[in-house]
Amino acid sequence: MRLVTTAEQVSEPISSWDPYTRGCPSRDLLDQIGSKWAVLVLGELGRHGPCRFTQLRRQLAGVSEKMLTQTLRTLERDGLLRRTVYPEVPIRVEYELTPLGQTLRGPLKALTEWSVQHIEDVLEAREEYDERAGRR
Amino acid sequence: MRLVTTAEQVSEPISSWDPYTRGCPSRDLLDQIGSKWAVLVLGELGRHGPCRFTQLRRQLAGVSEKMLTQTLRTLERDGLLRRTVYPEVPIRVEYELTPLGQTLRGPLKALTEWSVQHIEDVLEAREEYDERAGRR
DNA sequence: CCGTATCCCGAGGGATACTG
DNA sequence: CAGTATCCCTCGGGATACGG
Repeated sequence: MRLVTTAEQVSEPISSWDPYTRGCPSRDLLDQIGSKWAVLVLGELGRHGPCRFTQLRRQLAGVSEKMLTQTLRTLERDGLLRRTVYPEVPIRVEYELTPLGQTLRGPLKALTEWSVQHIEDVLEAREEYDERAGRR
Repeated sequence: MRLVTTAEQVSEPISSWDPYTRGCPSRDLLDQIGSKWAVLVLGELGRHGPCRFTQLRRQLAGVSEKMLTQTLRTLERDGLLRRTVYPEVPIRVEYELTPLGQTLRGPLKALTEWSVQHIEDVLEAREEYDERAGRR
């Protein structure tokens, strides 16, 4: 909890964490958790439970190793998932949601389902738009 | 509704709109509606109602004209918002959510609120992570 | 198996200037 | 007011190769 230090120390948290403010950390966070690979990684860990690297790589068809690693690191750093190394031979690494990460499941699930449920409406809208633009 | 045309026409919709599939349109859509400026534009139109260009530009502190225009065009093309021109002098243009866009309010509101409510946890997690990385 | 390290290209996106 | 048009540069992100 970030506090404002005043004489009396009866300060309030600076809760102007408004993403509509320029440079606010919550804006960047919003961007990060809404990014393509982060959404899919968190979604997969949410439904499936703990996953290994290669497993995730397969599930998120099309992701490069670089982007997967990068995404996992960022999410780990943000405290949304935990990385556990089992020093076996060959080595085994598992990723799983932290309690904080769990709280994101709902919102992300809603967003993902929306995109599946309404993709056809959107594709239709695009065709209409392009057609109208073509006539002009 | 997109249907598969078979002899009997008792076909099912192709609902393999799975964002976990490589190249699936729903994946790109998910990426688009989760992007920073799109979330904020839709959020603002959701709370505030119809807005003018300059109004949005002020609310989304820090957005460039280029990105705002680009975001608005994409969202319009996708059928999420409607653009109305009032040929007054000076000209007036208003943006507002379509019914389809309205259905996104809930999911996006949840996501935005999450990032505000948990930004402090995340900042804390980052400090911890960086500190630990520093010692190694 | 689970990554890291490079190289490299093209898109993302900011700043600025101009137009109906 | 509400954009469009350019310039320009950063960096996202893919491909590839190598290391623990």
